[in-house]
Amino acid sequence: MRISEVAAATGLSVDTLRFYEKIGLIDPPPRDGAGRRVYDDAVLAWIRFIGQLNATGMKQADRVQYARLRAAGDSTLRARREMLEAHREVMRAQMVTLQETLLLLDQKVDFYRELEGRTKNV
Amino acid sequence: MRISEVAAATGLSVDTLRFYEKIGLIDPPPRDGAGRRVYDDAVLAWIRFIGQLNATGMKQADRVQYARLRAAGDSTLRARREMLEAHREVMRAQMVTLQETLLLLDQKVDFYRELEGRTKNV
DNA sequence: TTACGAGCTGGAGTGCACTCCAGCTCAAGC
DNA sequence: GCTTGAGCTGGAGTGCACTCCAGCTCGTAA
Repeated sequence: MRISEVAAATGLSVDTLRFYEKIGLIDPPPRDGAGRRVYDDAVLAWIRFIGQLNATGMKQADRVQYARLRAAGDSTLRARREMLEAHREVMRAQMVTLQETLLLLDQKVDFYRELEGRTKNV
Repeated sequence: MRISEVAAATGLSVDTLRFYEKIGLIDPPPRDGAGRRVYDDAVLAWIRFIGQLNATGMKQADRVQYARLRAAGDSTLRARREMLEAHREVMRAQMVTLQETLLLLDQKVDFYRELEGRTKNV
């Protein structure tokens, strides 16, 4: 796949893909005769995964760290697992905050509806 | 309360409190004889609330918008309710992403444990 | 064969959300 | 009465995560 195809398939921009490569989040792909990047399909799954880490609040630096471990091979399995476990705990905490805030917003929305009803009748 | 006390009570820095005032997220409090800000206790609940909006991913600009509506009084009840309802939907989507990613991380962690066990036995 | 578009590089620019700084005033304790 | 420290202002600086740009090279279609 060419870079524009990867961009289309992932929703990232071409610039972002090159940027991710520069910071070490994506492995530098091989090039064709004209020096253009040629991506393997497997990159799509990887981009999707780092997208999920991103969407759940993992920082760039940590994603880069994870990518580096991944690139380093089997000796980093334990370290990778520990990173994922740590992130899992962060996510659980986020979930709690979300749930609390959802509840609070439900209350506030109800309260606003009340007041709206009342002011309409004045 | 003085600004340092509000900072201590909320976990925000003094600079951040003044910054929030500058951008309209916190109402400018009255000043004492020496020109120092004097806060009402009620600000603590408000700061806590905007902190929750922040923690659940609401953008600064939207929080400022909400603060402006709030300052404008009862005629904005409907608009405020609608903002909270919109944010509630964003949060529900976040929750789904979190849950999906949690599941995925559980699988990955298990998988890594498997591999670790295996490589240990080689 | 020439025009076009995709891709390349290094580096500058952007937007967000703070964070820090210089240089000032003031109040209170010693 | 002098020092210390908290607070004040306007403005500059920071870190993150992109995003854009100039100026170049290629490969393909007309």
